[in-house]
Amino acid sequence: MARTQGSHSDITGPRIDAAALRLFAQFGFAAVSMRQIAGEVGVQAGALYNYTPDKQTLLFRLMRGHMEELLAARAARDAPEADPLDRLRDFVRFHIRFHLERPDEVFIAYMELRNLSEENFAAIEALRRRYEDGLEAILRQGVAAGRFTVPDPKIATLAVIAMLNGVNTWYRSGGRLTLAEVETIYWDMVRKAVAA
Amino acid sequence: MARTQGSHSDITGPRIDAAALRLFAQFGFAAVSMRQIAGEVGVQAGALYNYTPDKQTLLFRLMRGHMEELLAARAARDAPEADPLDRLRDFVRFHIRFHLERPDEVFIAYMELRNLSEENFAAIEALRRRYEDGLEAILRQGVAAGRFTVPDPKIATLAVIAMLNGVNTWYRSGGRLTLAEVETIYWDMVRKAVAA
DNA sequence: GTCTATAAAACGATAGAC
DNA sequence: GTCTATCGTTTTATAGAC
Repeated sequence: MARTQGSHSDITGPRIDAAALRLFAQFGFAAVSMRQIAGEVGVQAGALYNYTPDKQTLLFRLMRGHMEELLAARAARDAPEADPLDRLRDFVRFHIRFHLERPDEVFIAYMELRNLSEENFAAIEALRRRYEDGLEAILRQGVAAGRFTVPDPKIATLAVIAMLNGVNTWYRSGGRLTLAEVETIYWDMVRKAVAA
Repeated sequence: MARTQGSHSDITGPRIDAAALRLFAQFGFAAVSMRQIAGEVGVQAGALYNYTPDKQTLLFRLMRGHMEELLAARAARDAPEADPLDRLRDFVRFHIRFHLERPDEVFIAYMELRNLSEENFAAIEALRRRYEDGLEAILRQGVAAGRFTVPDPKIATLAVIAMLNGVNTWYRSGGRLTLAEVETIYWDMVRKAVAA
């Protein structure tokens, strides 16, 4: 499997990201060596340092890429002028689907925060807070319109997201429930939990 | 800080557990060395092997101890003949309080599962499932009595526990909300989410 | 851009003295 | 039960050839 010498910048970079993502999710950041990543890509360990200054920055770039993709996808869907109930339903469906499609990214983004440097941690947390603020705005809009009853919108935001994140821990494609059924069940619980 | 030679079996054991718990929670199992744990206890690394055959078994014993304590505490409180609404409220309050009192244990029990051997993993998962079954039984009792409307009790169980677990990620003693307020807010959401 | 080779340090676990 | 000492490996990261 040893690769011959030569330049492969355009394809090696994405392959490193993909290998690191999978291995970090499976074994954990600290338990994965640069040699393991290189082996999966088919290069020697030293070659990885043409693409990242160090191991931790590689992790950070993966997490930041995931969070930015999440924010962009959400922004492209949300309709701030729509009915709060419709917005909330769309959020629930979007969140479940987006996260189920990216189990490795989600796992890493929640489990490996402690392996980031202080400033990289702050950057990821800021992106996460921006995403949470999107849901909180929906809840506040619903409360202001008398459609929702939520004693504390900030806590309700965190509660809803935690509940939806839980889907990733048990859902398996081809299992007892279809994705559409899962979306319906969770939407039903969220809708009732915040109902006026 | 070097300790003199001598026998300290009765106190060293618990101190190893406490140090390992704290360090695993803070840095992750794979990122913590046996030397680090020993240093925190005040012994040499080799002495740890009087208390555990290897590092992974140390992790397993911590996780198993936590899960068994959880099950025992829950069993001591639950009243299977009580009203399902009362049982559910007690579950919510118990779960939040028990987990907030043990942030390190909870963090490890959820984050370090992949560092267990196959059989140790199965043992922990069995204990966790027993705990989940307790909540599921309450939901089924409420559904049977016409007090709850839950399309899928198994999923609702996982959703409620995921939501409650989320408290550990943000709650800080002395913060904006008291523990009692948190319990009330979450109970309100859970109650509504499963309401008939 | 990738290779080989290596530096410098840390790892889990064990042996044997006390 | 704890110590010192160490074995055999593995680690991240770098240097220099190609």
